[in-house]
Amino acid sequence: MSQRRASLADLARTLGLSASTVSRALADHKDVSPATKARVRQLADELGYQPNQLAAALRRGRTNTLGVLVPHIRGHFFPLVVHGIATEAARLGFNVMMCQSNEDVDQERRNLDLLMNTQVEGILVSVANTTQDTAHFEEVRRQGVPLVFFDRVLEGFGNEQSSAVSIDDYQGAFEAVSHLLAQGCRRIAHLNGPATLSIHRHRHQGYLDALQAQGFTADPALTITIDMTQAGGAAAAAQLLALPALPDAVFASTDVAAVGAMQVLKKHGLRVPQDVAFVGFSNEVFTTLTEPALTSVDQRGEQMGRTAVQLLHQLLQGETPVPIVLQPELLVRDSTLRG
Amino acid sequence: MSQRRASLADLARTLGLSASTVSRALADHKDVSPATKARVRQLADELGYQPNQLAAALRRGRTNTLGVLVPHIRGHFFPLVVHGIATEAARLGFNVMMCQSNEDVDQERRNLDLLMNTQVEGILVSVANTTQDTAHFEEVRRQGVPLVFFDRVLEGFGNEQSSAVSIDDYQGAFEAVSHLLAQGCRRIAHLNGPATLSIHRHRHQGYLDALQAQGFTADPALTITIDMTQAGGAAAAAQLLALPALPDAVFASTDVAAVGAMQVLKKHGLRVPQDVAFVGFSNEVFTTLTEPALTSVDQRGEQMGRTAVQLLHQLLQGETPVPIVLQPELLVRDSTLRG
DNA sequence: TTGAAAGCGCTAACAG
DNA sequence: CTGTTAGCGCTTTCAA
Repeated sequence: MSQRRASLADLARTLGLSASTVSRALADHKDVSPATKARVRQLADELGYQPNQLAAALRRGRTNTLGVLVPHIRGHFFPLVVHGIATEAARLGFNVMMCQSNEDVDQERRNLDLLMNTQVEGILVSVANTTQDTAHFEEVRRQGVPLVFFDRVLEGFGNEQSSAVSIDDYQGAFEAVSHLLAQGCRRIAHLNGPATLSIHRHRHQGYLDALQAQGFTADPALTITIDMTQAGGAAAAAQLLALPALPDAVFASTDVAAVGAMQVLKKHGLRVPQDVAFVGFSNEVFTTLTEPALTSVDQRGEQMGRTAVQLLHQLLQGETPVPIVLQPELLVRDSTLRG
Repeated sequence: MSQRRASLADLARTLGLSASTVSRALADHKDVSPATKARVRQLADELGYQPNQLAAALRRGRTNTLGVLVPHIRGHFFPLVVHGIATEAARLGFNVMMCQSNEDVDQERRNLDLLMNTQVEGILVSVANTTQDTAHFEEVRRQGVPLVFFDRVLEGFGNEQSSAVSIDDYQGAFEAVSHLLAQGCRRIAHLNGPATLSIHRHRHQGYLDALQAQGFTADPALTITIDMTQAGGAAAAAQLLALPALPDAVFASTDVAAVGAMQVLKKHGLRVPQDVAFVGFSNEVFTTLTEPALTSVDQRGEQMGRTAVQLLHQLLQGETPVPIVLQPELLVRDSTLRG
């Protein structure tokens, strides 16, 4: 049992070659004779030789590794994005080092430091929702490490060493509400999230503008700001039930809030979608499992991940790509189909 | 704008010190005068000095990094496990490098190579469900890299350089079915997954034994083997409806199959849980969103992740920890509560 | 086509 | 308390 891993020098010694030749042989350098290459490769196979990437990276000044920093990987969306990132990174020959900030600025800062220490060649990040102070991102810029934001973008951070990919929340909301109008709904409520997150501001604006585009004006009583949870949705539903006139549709800024509200209204004898139609946002897995299945807006997580890596790749080649805004996709299901 | 990152040597030069002293100062070594430490730290702060961990690791022979290889990070379970791993690794001062095999043996092999090249100190892996040939795991053993399996364990791979943590599927199923019996159910169906996966064999055995423990014998017509999908569950439900006598409970080996079946039986006018009770497996997020909320077996993903890291940590300290089998937890919800 | 030599940035004896 | 020295394992000129 070999205790220590075989090194390049070991191979060289047993073959009676120099380290440089062995190195070149393994790299398939053209100035090495086929015979030598064959000998080297065979021994390498036999010994299960693994090149020490640490040493190679140190010498070469390039690690071939990208850093990823996400708020978390629970739920539906971020796993999809990470999957997209991993796929595209592998395709381009990059390794990926992943960390989570757990929505915490301190962990975000520490993890950015960690990634830079590890000499990643670039960083892909989705900002924690508690982040106010952005000094740690300035530091990344100062160190000259290319940076791509995805989904949660740091506004006003553009420079020639960074880029961003996000989704058009406004457009997603606009289409969702337009669809409800097309289905004949006229009193459309909006379950809105806290305005501290820009996604919620954008989605609400999409709601307002879609109504206006068709000549309707939003009833302020129908916009309810809640925690984007099942309980929040349920509470909003209770509030709607207390109104003099019930809404005939609900657009919720997340799927889970939509379901929370839908359950309460159903329990009160309202039929979905005949009496009240429902649209959520995010296209969570469970949207096909609810009764009826929930119409929702898909955020194209996987494509976002792939795009983010492509942008970073461009930055690494000295280009300065423009930020990309992906178009979401409305997935119509039974909760809005009034046939 | 500093093009190049500051190095230890740079600090040493501008301070008129030797590299070693600067190194020691930054490591808070006790043999450095407080005054010197202060000077060094201040300059390091000013320059935003980031130690090159590559060089440090190469020199030290330790990377402080653990490798993680999961089949995927979609869905509910693996993200939870990864979260547990990340949390515990951070607590113990390890970095984490994560890869996905996408349930593919080739990617699994390549990723194991990658992790070993990167000189991770140990590897945490959940085996791809297509893996038959296990030569690549033998190679990890041969290179002397400590290995911990989680959830999907490679059977018969035990050695003093590896360990494993899994969940007691048998016990989870046993408790689920015992609970149904306690609720008065007598004709309990089992929606079983393909026997190629050991988890399904174990869950089925738990089902059989729970019945037997109470003096009942399983009706073979009530065990239906399906794809563990919503459609599979729906198909199974159709099959159950064709039986001369309907079941009064369904135990499904996954939540999604349970919901698929539940939807169909509800549509046929059966009441849940009065006419037929339902139990799933995995405690997916949506189990609280179905109507009624679905009783399920929680797999303790986060705890599994934390445990896996602890086992690896023990291996790294030269101990040989015994494999751990976590006990799942039955979460009783409305789909089985017959009041 | 191959080898010798230098060095990536850091740490850890060993001396002073 | 601080400096000198010697590498970690690899790649890459430059020279043969």
